[in-house]
Amino acid sequence: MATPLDRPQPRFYVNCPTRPILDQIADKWSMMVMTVLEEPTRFNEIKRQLEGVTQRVLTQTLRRLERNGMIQRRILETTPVGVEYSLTPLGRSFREPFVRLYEWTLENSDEITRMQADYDARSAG
Amino acid sequence: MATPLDRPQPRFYVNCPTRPILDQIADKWSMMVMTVLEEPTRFNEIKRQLEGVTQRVLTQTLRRLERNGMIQRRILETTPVGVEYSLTPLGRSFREPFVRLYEWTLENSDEITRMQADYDARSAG
DNA sequence: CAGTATCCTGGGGGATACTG
DNA sequence: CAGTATCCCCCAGGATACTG
Repeated sequence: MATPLDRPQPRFYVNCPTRPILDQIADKWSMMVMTVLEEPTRFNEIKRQLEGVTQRVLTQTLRRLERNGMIQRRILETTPVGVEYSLTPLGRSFREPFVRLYEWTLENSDEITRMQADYDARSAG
Repeated sequence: MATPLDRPQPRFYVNCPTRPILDQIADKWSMMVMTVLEEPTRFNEIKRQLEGVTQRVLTQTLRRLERNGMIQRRILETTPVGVEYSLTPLGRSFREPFVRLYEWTLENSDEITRMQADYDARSAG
């Protein structure tokens, strides 16, 4: 037999479909954008909420999220022109499990920091 | 006023505590390791499940997860020596919201791929 | 088996300047 | 306001070889 039962195939092989997707929508900046976009928000307002991001990187992140169907881009007929970003239904459904992960991290950040200190102390010996 | 109510502080400022943590435990390979480690597993078995990972990167990933309290490392008294990795209670509690995110991605990967194609077609115009 | 040790490369992302 | 356009740097992670 080529693939006997007692020798299971890799579960997370190179072409696992989740990998390229999560690379695109769950990276550092995308996470923050998705969390901020609870309601429609303009470019510079997002930028302000994500203190530390550059225009270039924010633009890239927004394009990527738009391409993956997570957010919508809408041009406002103001002067000067404005652009508003908002979650799509798909993005909203993604946001649920996503925010749960975020909140878990927030709740457990102290505990994790403690574990890191313990580990480093042990390593230092 | 330094911080008036109509000009809220950034919610995801540079030192947001979740950022360095998620960088360490929710990156590409960590995600896969956490998903594989439903039960205690030995080094090379993990490596087989994650086809594509190099020894070096897997070792780094395991060390990082251990340092952050997600997994435990246990040496087996076999010949030659074996090492078994397993989730800690903290890691197990992380795994829950985490796997939900993974499953969402699996369920929606086709839809997302479609959105990407649509976007690219529009862009090509 | 479960790791180190080296070397190397791509691209994510920061800094900065310019524009419709 | 909401972006491009350049330049540059760092390091995650791949390839490969060696080992207690």
